[in-house]
Amino acid sequence: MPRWKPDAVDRLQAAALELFGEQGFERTTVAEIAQRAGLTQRTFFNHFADKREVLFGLSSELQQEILREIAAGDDTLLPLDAVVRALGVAADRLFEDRRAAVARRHAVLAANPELQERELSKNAVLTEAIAAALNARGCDPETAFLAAGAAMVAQQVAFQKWTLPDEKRALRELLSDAVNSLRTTVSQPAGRS
Amino acid sequence: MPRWKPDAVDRLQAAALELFGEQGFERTTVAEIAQRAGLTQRTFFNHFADKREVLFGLSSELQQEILREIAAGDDTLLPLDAVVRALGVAADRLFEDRRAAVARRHAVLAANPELQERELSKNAVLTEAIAAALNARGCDPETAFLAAGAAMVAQQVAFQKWTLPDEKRALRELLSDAVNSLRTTVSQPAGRS
DNA sequence: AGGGTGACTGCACAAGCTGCAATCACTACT
DNA sequence: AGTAGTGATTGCAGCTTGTGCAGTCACCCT
Repeated sequence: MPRWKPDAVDRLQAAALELFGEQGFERTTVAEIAQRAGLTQRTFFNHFADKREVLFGLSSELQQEILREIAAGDDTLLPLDAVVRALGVAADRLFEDRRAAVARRHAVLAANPELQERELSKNAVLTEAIAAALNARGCDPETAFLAAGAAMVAQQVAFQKWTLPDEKRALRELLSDAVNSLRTTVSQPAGRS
Repeated sequence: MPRWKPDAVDRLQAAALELFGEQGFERTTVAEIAQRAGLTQRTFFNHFADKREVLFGLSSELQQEILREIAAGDDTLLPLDAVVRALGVAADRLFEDRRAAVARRHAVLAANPELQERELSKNAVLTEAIAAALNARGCDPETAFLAAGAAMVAQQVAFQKWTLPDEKRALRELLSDAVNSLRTTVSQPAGRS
């Protein structure tokens, strides 16, 4: 008989998502989460740097996937297209078949500004990492950051639509649409100075 | 003789900026800030929702300025141009003649992830507000958000250059350059499918 | 059998943050 | 002048987050 039940991290993440959903992030204490997971507060902080981090277990995996796809992409792609392709592949692999779970997490995030702050922070780190990956493919740093940032803006639009209740299209398609809209919005129409 | 010295908020902001610069954000306690300002911790929290907020006094003013300029802009401008013009005007009015103060604050922010998180949050709120202002001018919501987001990405690039030690150009010019680069980066070159 | 590893725990404590009640100069009204 | 109300500030008690440190003990390796 093992000394401890396995998968402590998973249990903490599951307990946190449940409790945040039931009573909200602020009204849930770390001690409560740990108790529901059959652990102690101290153990929670052994696994997560702070209370919010428990909701961001996937983001590291997501980032790795995206960076790998950028590095693996066709060399002839424009920087923006390279990022968009990578985001699409990552979305297919990590999001498309877990719509319900992603939606639950999204609902919790949407209800709490502190959690949104953390999400923005993760996105900013990801944007910088994408820019660095483009740079490694020969893109100059400024263009790399602009392409990364533009792709992330389109991604936000696409994700927001993807979470609407009756949306059936794949995130990848929505992203493609959003990028097309962005191209239209940003481009200078001919005939103006 | 008045019961309290005036300008409690200003004194707290000044004391905080000094202390954060001297010993860093994390190693400065709220009690210390309040003490240097001749007040108490409790009073600090009467004026600021949390410890970080003391560094973001200008952001509300900045946002108002930007939104006003968007609303006041020429109706024939493209959405992106309307935002860029407004950001340029706001930069001229609020940043250009306080380079030193802005740089000190920027140095403090750059040294601390928690503060950067808050800054990202402010930028996200600003982006949404800009999108709403564009929407009020007749722009559809998706285009509005894309234009707002694109402008903010360009703004980030421009601001980053503006804070380099030997940069002499105005933020407005750097922003204009960044937007041009963004247009190039995002646009589909002719002759590709 | 014995020693090392590593996940988990308990305890003490700093610091952020909040609710509540109290103080008291200033202001306005009578 | 007297009276009442306003509002910035304060003290205090308390909860929660987060950390440092030392201890336990099943498991693994030799």
